[in-house]
Amino acid sequence: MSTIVTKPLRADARRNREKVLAAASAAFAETGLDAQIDDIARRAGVGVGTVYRHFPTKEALVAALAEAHFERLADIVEGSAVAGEPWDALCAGIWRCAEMTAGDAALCEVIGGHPNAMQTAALGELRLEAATRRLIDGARAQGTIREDATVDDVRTIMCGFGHVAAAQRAGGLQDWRRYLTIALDGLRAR
Amino acid sequence: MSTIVTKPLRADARRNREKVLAAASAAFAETGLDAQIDDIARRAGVGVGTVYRHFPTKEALVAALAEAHFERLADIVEGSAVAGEPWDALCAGIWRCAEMTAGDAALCEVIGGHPNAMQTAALGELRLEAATRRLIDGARAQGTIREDATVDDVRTIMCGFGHVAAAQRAGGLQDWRRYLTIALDGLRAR
DNA sequence: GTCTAAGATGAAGGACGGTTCCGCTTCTTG
DNA sequence: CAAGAAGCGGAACCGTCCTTCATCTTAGAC
Repeated sequence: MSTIVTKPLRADARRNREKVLAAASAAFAETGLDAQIDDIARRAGVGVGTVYRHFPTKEALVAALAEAHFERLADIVEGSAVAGEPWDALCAGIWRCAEMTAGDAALCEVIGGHPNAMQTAALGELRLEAATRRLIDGARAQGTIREDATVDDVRTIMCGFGHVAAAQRAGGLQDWRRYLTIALDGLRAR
Repeated sequence: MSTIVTKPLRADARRNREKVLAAASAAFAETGLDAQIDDIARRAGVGVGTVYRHFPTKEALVAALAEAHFERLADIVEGSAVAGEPWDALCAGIWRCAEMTAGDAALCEVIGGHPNAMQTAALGELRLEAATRRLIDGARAQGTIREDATVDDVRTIMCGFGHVAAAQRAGGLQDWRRYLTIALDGLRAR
């Protein structure tokens, strides 16, 4: 584990970095992954160059936001694991993750784009996966989940969720709830 | 219903049209919706201008191929309706449609992009929907499908399917089968 | 065989959007 | 309060594609 020593940012730079992140978050949430850097810069009240000073690439900007989101999701799933039956905890965790994601077009797309392997195996995602696996194993031990269920199943379901949610955002629909209801019923033990 | 009288194409034009459709089908299947017109023209052994003579727009070309595909899907579902229990017929139809679609990147994307309303309410799609509705109603009458199931549910499931299949094509996975297994189990009556 | 309208061609046009870069501004340190 | 390093701005650059169009070719009618 290598520790990278970064000298602290100048005060204005730190401020701008936050403004960029906030603006990017808003723009991506509204417009999805193809929000434009120029627009993000404008919202942040900053030049494009400044955006690129903090994030070398559009992709890096997305990755930063995505990683922050995955941390939050991991917190949720780890948190829901503390109480109750594993199956209920799994469902509750998934529902809350979905709820937190559905409002953000870009995050829906990111989750939708993660069917099996994560491109950037970031910490939040690893925690999320580990917590999910624990709940699945627990539920299997109790026979409340289909006995062949795996983390990949949940990932696949969430991949579908992300896309359905993203596609429906365009039409103003909220039917991703219906999608999740059905998919989770399919995951439950018979 | 207006009948558009089109004078027959010149022999070479008809031939080129077929070549373009075949090349487009191949290119889209491999590369997905962002296959390039230039590439399609090259595969067809034809100039770009010729592609545009037959299809005013890339979108029109995609629409033509998609419509042909939906006709085939409608045939399948209507065909599977003739024999057996409605629920089994529905599943068989869906599986066969999925099988026919999964191999084609662009068609996966098209299906994935159709969560609720169809942009171009084409004939094939209407037939497909009608046939699906009949099977759902039949299954509901027998109590073999969840009693609140609708055509929209199937559309949503297939939307998710298209995306999962498209996303996995990139990674060489075939896990869309797993997705469908779970989703259809979720649709079945308990 | 001629003629003409339909068709073919592919280089150029144009829109779009990420990224670069250099002159200018501002923070921070001593 | 310098001085210099760090940061900023945004016009310009560049690559990517879809689409157009002026020019050339050819099928098919007479």
